[in-house]
Amino acid sequence: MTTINDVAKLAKVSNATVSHVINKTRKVNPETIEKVEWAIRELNYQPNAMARGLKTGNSKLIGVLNYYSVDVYFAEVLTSLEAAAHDAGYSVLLRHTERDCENQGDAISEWMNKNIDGLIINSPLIDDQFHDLIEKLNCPCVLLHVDDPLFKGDIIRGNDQDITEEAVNYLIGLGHERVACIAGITYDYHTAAQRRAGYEKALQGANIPINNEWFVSTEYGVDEGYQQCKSLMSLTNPPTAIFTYSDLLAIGAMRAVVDSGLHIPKDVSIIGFDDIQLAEYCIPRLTTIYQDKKRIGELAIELILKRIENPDVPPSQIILPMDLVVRESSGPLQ
Amino acid sequence: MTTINDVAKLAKVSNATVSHVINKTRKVNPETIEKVEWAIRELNYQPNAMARGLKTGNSKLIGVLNYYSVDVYFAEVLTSLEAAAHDAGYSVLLRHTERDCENQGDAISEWMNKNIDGLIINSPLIDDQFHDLIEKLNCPCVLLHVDDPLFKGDIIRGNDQDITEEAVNYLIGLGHERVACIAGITYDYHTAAQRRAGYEKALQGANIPINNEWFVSTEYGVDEGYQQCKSLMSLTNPPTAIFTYSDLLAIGAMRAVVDSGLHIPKDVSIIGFDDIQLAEYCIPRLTTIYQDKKRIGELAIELILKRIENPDVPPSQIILPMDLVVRESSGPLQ
DNA sequence: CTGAAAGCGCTTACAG
DNA sequence: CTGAAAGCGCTTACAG
Repeated sequence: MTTINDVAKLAKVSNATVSHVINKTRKVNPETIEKVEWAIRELNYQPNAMARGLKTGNSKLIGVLNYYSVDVYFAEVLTSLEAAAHDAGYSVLLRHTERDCENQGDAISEWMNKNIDGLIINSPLIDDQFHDLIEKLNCPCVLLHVDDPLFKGDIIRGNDQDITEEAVNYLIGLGHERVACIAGITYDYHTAAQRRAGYEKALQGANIPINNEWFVSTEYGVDEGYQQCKSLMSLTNPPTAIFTYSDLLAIGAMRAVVDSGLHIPKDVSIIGFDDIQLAEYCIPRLTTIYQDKKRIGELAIELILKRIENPDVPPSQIILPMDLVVRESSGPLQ
Repeated sequence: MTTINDVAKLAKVSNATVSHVINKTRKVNPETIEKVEWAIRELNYQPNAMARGLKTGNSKLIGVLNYYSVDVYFAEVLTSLEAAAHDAGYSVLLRHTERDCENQGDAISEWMNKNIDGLIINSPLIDDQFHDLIEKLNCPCVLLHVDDPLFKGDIIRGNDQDITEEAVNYLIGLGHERVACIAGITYDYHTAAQRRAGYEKALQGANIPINNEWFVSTEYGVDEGYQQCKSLMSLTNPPTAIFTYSDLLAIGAMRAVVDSGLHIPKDVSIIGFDDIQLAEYCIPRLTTIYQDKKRIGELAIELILKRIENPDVPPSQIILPMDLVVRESSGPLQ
């Protein structure tokens, strides 16, 4: 391995000068710069990130925690996030918690001694232990889709209540009165909790009594959507429309409707959440809620960088707009 | 930040002893061990990974490159890979190349000065520059789904030719003679290249002449599958069955068949590749090729660890079995 | 404009 | 069984 000292020797300068040339951290004679740059090329020198990190205290590592790997929704967030991180000179450490609190704790602890410079979390697993860990971790942290009053970092989320109300109102406008909801498990603080409020508000606004049989809660996943919808379809009084908390839940639900011998949207309307790429190609095409995944990824890095620069910036909550995208899986009551 | 010296001071021993207690790297008096462990707990001490890394030369970081983020196939590989890495004390750095050679090179260079201990690559982007980079990187490297004679590390792949031949034979057995293929872009060495051979071998074996109009090549993605299938359907002599190189391509293709006013599998049979979780929930359920994604992730880490331990182990090629999973998207010619 | 030297927090021969 | 000390490869006051 070639070190900064090899470069210094070859360029006949001190390693301090080499360091300053590389980091542009003080004025250096143009000729000296040239000599150093030549030596760097000659030796194909790459600074050692661990040595630099040890000295400066910055690892140039950003940790990303994601709740559930199969949910493609986050893949699109990750893409823009990675690009933004790379542009700023950071690498990203990824861990899927796979719905497991312990995995999440393990990952944060592991990253703590890796001295990560920032942490981005897309996971509803927020408990007391979590707050402790984040406190100890003591680095900029961005939470996605969460509205936690105890959290001292930055938050990016949407107005889940309003958009859900809008979506359910849209169903009611189509003539549906038997509107069910397949909810993802709703943890404290997670904005998914707001969706229930939006769902109920829409029904109440239309003077439709709330039927608890029609509100079911489950993990986010295709199979879970399938199972829950199967149960809904076998009720003596099944719903004619279903609002779900994710596109995966919706895709599973669509499959269950078809397996029950019914048609979408003639017999049952279905709405998803997130607008993953596949939504447009489903059969039938899925009506869903659009989220700006690219923007979420960019913003997350932006917020981390801002807080690295100035840790005392007051915490910000950024609320991103969402949109109801009407496709083929929803239609008038027949 | 609390350091090893703080612990040593509190436990009234040398930092060498603390280090040895932590790493179990020499015999220490049980009472001393207890004192040290007490001090560690007391101060809530975590060893600094960068300092350790600088000294030992091991970063405990494994880089993972993935070609295309939206392809859920890899999410399942990643999950088991992350768990295995974590169990062995490693963290994973992830970068999606998003089909871009430059991104791939950037990531490898970035990780080079991070001193990654291993690299796992799921990407067909293999050129001369790639071989140079890997050479320079000089750490254990595992390639997925590639069969590159120039590569000196370990390879995990399937027998893509045989399984493709089997799948196409299955279509022929159903009475199809007009069998098309929507191929993912086929890079040198990538096992996708073997699929073409399998496709052609099956046709030749049944004395079906090969029609070049029916073999189209495109990027791996839903939209690409859609576009290519649309074109196939508008040929004067359209195929009655389509073998595709990924489930995403197949899902796009199914959508295109339906949009052309045709039915699956009555008018057109479709086969995917990978068996992503969604395949079972598609409408109709997708016939596809199963790959053991969990095993791939575990094996990749296993191979890296083995090579870290002994870099001189001769390169291994592991060939994992695959299976044709027949569901609803394929059926007899009508 | 440049260099000598201390030090970041560990590990690991070396010595006893 | 334990400790004193060197050193991993950088950065950064300090001095000139």
